[in-house]
Amino acid sequence: MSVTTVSHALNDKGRVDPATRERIAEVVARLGYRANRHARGLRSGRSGAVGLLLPVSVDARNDEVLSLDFYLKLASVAAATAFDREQALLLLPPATTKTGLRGLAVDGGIVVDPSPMDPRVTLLRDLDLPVVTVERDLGRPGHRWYVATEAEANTRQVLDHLAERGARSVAMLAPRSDWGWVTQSVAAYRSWVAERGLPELVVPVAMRPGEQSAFDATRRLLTGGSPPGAVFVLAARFVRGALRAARVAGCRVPADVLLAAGVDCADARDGDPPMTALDLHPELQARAAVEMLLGLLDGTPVTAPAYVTATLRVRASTAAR
Amino acid sequence: MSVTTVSHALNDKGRVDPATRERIAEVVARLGYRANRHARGLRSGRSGAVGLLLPVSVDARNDEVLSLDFYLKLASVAAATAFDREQALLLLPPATTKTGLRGLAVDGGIVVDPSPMDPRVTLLRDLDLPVVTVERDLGRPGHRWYVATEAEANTRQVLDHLAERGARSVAMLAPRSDWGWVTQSVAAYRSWVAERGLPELVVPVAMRPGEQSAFDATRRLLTGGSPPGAVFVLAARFVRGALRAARVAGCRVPADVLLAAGVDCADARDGDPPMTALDLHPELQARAAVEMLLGLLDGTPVTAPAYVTATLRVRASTAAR
DNA sequence: CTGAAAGCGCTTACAG
DNA sequence: CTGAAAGCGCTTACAG
Repeated sequence: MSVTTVSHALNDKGRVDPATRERIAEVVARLGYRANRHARGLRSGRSGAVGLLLPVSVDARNDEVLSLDFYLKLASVAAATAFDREQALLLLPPATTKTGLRGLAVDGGIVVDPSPMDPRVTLLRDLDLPVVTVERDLGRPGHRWYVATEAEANTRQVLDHLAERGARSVAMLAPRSDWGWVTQSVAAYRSWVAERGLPELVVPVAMRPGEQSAFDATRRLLTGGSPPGAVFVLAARFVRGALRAARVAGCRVPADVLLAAGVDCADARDGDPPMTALDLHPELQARAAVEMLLGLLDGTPVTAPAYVTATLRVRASTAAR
Repeated sequence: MSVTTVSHALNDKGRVDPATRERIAEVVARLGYRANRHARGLRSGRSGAVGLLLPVSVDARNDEVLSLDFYLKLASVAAATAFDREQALLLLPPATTKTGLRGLAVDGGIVVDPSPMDPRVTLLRDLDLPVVTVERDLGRPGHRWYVATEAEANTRQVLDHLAERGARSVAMLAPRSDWGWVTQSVAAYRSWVAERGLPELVVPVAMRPGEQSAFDATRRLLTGGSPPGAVFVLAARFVRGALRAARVAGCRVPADVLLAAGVDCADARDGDPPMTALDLHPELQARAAVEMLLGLLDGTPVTAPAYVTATLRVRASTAAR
């Protein structure tokens, strides 16, 4: 048996007699053999590694719209998925440079929560590396390699739920952010209220400092002339501030006002009261993104874009009155 | 000029004429040349990659004693530090297997928050890979390659601060966990109260569900016969529950009870009121750990263990009365 | 201080 | 279906 045959058997290339293939598999399993990653990479030009670029800066206070839970889960599951496919997942710092990235020899990259024309996407593209984004890059309408949550359907699901639980009017706390997910959720809210002839109450909230901004915004809403029956806080960062504002304003949740969040997180789960929220399923997004990227690299047909349906976690903050 | 000379110049090996070296550096910079990672790895046996093993499981609810902030920051800075040294940082899933890890060809690993005789350490050791832990593995007293926070000094700093702000007695909410950091903090608390003849009030709290357990424990403390003047909550997970319990028990913070946390986190920063907490400096721990590991790999002398001094962030929850 | 040559462990045309 | 041989791009003894 030649090395060629073994190589072919291991990589599903060429034609190998099924009996030979089986014998090889048996020996490989017994020895725990793994092809040397560098020899393979050197010859094939493929590294067997993909890069992950989170939108999290190194600063203590960062801008994230989604929650830390979300990113940590996303990263963990992305690593596990890659690992299962014998690929390495490299964590790439925000300050990744072209030369540096070239030195790291990744086969492709996953960019999480791109801004329009995100420079991280450009960086990978310049190196001719395939890119999958988690959420859409609105500055690149032609780029269809992304996995996203169904922002419009999600928003409608929350709003319908709030309406069903008796809210007449619903205000939305929207982060000042140009991420696609935010833009689309706000648009969905606008059409939903328009369809019902309800007042449009979008409050743009600064991400930094998110807690205080959300507190101020919510308090203003609840102590104003005609307080809304429900507040939909889009960013995970706003959950705590909104709950605190209701408390301070003397509004009981859910008796006086319903509260729901656009991203599930520990703040929502363990809130006082626990807050209804959309579970965006970072684990499914991570898996879909890694699989899309590996498909792109293998040349296997993949459906893109891929959408992950969120699940509404109904909690005490929107309990039936 | 031969390839040998260039290789020597690039890797600081052998003797190269300074003028030649400079000429090489100039050309390398101009061309943005980077040695092919696989060719180098194949020949040298070094991968130029280190693995990071966080204590975060893939489950939605995980056991972490420290905060998500802490781990995400740690991971980000570890990646950035590795990147600056032209090394890749691989995120390794909790379910990493020996064969799988061998296939990934890392040069060493960083294990965060090991349990005594942590299996992740064993895994790397079995592959003859150097290991650095963040916090100590109490089951391996001989292993000195770790970076840790000064648990005893930190605990005393918090307790002294609470005493200085007028607390007569201090209770400690300690997670039921076998991590070294927890064990040492509890021991430091014990000797601190013993030295002062104060009552020892260690309340073991389950990590899961952390918020509720901490709430229950704090409430019991505050509504019991002789409520303590201060509560020191060691785990980040307990911050929210403790604040809520004080609220529910009708205890004003800091007027009726002082509150401080052992790990700084968003819950403490944005709490109601903001809670005094120890900033464990994940960024410094990450940098120290990566540098220790790379030093180990290079054979350069490194001081080990390395200690990172925490900073007490004094906030409203312990304001002078 | 410099250079010619071997070889790391694979994959891949290519010939049989 | 199988095998002998080349070669991926470096680093490293070794000779000069």
